[in-house]
Amino acid sequence: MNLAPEYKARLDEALEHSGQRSTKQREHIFSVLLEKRDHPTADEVYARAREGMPSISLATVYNCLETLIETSLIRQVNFEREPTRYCPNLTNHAHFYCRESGEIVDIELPDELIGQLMAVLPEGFSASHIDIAYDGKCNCCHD
Amino acid sequence: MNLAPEYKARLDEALEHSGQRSTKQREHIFSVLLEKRDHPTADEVYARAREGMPSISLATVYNCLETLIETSLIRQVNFEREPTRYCPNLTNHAHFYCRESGEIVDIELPDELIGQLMAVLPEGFSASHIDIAYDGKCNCCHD
DNA sequence: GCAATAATTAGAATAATTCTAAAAAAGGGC
DNA sequence: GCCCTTTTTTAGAATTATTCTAATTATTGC
Ligand SMILES: [Mn+2]
Ligand SMILES: [Mn+2]
Ligand SMILES: [Zn+2]
Ligand SMILES: [Zn+2]
Repeated sequence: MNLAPEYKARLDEALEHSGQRSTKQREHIFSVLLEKRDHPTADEVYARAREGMPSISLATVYNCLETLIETSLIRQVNFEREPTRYCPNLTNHAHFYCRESGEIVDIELPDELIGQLMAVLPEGFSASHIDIAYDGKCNCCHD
Repeated sequence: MNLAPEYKARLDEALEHSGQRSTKQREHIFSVLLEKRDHPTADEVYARAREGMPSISLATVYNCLETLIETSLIRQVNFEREPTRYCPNLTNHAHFYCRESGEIVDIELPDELIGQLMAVLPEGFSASHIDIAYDGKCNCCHD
C-alpha cells in the first residue's frame, strides 16, 4: 500500500515526462503491482487496490494500468485469450505459464539470446519488441 | 474452395483419430485456411467461407476452428488483445506483426534456437510449447 | 432406411475491455 | 490559500470477440 521513495520518484518522473499528473490512484496501483509480483489481472489488481482504497473504480484501475504501460513503468502480458496480466519487472524476460497451477513465472533471458532472435529476422524487418511465452509444467508441479 | 487430396487425407485421419466426424464444413474451413495463409481472424474466415458455402454459420466457423486446433491441423495466434488468428503452418515458427501494415509474417526458427530457449528454463520446468511474437516494421514498410 | 449420436445453426449470453459524460481533483498564477 | 483551466476519476452503458443453448440437421453403423 505504500510506494518506496525510489519508486515514487520513478513514477513521478515518468508521469512528468509524459505530461501527465501524479495522482494517488496511479501511485496506489503502481504500489499494488510492486507489492506482489505475480502478474495479476485487472480484476485482481482492482480487488487488491480496494483494500487500501475502497473507493477506487474499476475504470480507474484500467486507466491507471494503461498510463503505467504508456510510461513504460510496467508491461502487459497476454496468454492466448486470457485476460491481460500486468508485470512491473522491466528486465528482459519471458513468461512461463504453468498449465497445472496457473502460475506465471518470469524467465530471465540473456541479451545474447535476444540478439539471436533478432538475427533470425529476414532482411528489412526490424522488431521493437519480442514477446516470448512458454507453457508447460513448472518445478512445483512436477512428479 | 477445394481441398487437395493430400490435405483431405490428413484431415480425415486426424478427425478419425480423435473420434470426430468428417463434415463438409470442417473440410471447407480447412481449405479456406490453406488457400490464403495470411492468418485470418474468425470473422475473416467466416467471410471467406461464405463465398463457397453461403449457409455456413459463424458458430460453425468457431466450432470447426476449434476442432482443427484440437486435432493439431492448425494453430492459433494471438497478439495482445486482438482477435485470435489462425495459421495452418505447422512448422516451428514465430510471428512478426507489422505495426505499420498490420501484416503478420511467419518467421521460421531453427531448431537450435528453440533448443537454446528451452535450455534457459530453470531446473524442473518443462515447456510443451513456446510462443514467440515479434512486433515492429516489416520489409515492405521500411523507409 | 432407421436409430443413435454428433454436428450445425441462430440467437442469446458472457466477459473483458473501452467509452461517455458528469463530478472531482491537480497544478499554475495570483 | 483561492480561482481557473485542464486532467483525472467515476459509474454505468456500450462494444466485441467468443461461448453457450437448445432446436434442427447430418452422419454413421446396422
Ligand atoms: Mn513478468
Ligand atoms: Mn503462422
Ligand atoms: Zn506449476
Ligand atoms: Zn509492414
